[in-house]
Amino acid sequence: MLGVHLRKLRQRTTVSAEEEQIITALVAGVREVRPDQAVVRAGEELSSSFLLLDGWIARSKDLAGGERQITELNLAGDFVDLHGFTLKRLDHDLRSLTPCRLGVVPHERLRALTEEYPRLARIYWLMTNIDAAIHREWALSLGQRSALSHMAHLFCELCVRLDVTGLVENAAYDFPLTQREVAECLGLTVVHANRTIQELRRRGLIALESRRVRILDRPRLEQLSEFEPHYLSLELREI
Amino acid sequence: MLGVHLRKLRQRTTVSAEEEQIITALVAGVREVRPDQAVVRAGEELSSSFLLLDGWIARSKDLAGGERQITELNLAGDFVDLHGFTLKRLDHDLRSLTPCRLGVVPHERLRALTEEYPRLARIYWLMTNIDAAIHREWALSLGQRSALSHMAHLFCELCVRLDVTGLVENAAYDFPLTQREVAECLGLTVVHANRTIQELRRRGLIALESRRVRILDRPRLEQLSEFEPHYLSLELREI
DNA sequence: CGAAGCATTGAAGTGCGTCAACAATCGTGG
DNA sequence: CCACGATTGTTGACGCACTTCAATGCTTCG
Repeated sequence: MLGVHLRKLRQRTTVSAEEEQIITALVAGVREVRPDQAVVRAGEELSSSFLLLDGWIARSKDLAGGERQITELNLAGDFVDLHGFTLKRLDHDLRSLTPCRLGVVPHERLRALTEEYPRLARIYWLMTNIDAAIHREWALSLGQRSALSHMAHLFCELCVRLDVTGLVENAAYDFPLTQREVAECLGLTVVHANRTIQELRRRGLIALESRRVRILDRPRLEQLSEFEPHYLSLELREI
Repeated sequence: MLGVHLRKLRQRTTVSAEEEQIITALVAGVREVRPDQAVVRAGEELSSSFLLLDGWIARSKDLAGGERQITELNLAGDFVDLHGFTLKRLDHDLRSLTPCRLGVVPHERLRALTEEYPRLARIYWLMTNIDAAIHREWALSLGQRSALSHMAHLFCELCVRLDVTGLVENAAYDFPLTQREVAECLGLTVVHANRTIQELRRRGLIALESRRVRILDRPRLEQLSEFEPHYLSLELREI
């Protein structure tokens, strides 16, 4: 059940068989949600965190006028609100973009983990820090990249992150976002997101249809977006 | 020496006298840097983290063309690269905006902290998660707020964060950034940052001169920017 | 099969960028 | 203490990337 999650961890550091047991025992249950549901709302008091076993989840913040910024996309294997363990309340919403299966991890078990398995605590601390690194790269994109370069960067990032967990086949992967949601990731209007997708298509960089993308020219896509995967911390480390 | 840092922690949770001792013992030395120096560069291998005792530090990422996005401003009391403990290399640069005094905390001591003082480890984990929450609010600003609203939001955020450590007097605080650096925070050009500052002045919301801001009309500034301090996690919690 | 959401297109508008010049301030050395 | 070059702040004219508004066709799914 946690295979995808463990692959994600093992991309960054070693996880022993015993540690794998401990991690597996964190999950107290499974929750299934339909697409387009609020999984957690900003400000709710939390007593457990969710490990995404399958599906896509968007983390977003809204302004009063209804403008929405998606601050991160979470994929299978991601611990979507691990930061809720220390924060106790989230500053943003979690919404399912697809049907999702979520492993429920009570905060009490995470607390016990920090007491008894400090190395695993450090690994999960690392995971929240990688999340923050993704936020910073998104800030760079939002502030400095053009719409075209920003969108290209998003497709590069998702390709690398999905590849870690084996969800890319032949440079193609499922991409369940509507153009509205893409726009909300990039800080654009739907209209301009549409035109930007078409420009990427026109240049022969991607193919996108029926909720699936194929990267047709990865070198040029990476060049256009100045994509550098270092921020994803994909190399092994001692921890 | 760590008074400001401890105030920041105690805004979020209790810190006992014994814990205060442990924290104090984390600091192995002090490093002083002049303004406008690279404190840490992206990609460097790290074996210690810096606790900012005094001064301002900017965390920024650059594109090849020289465009720079400041992803966070760090103030006295902030652990500027605590995330470096697990990441081992930063994805961004740290640059001093003023003369700074930095407490040097060897990663080995942080590792020992996670082994021996899990509650303190959870507190520092919380601190990195608050950092990420600030990143998300900045992403919302970058993607969805107008230049004027975004700038107003920045002044509100800094006022609240500086107030926690007693650095605000009469709604005024030191603000050492040049307009170029302000622009790099907001994802604007210098010219437009300048015009936006003038518009805030013209509306009677702030006074800004000789590297010091005064907030003249806080309610209207907060309204203009839809500032809501929840994301800063300022309330006490069990951890 | 109808309604609702989603994708696409065109035309016109605007917030912010670009370019260029100049003024004010600062830091440094003479 | 003044001179002076460099950095920072300010202003104006003009341009463009992206927005806004509005309409139309295309999917999807009760």
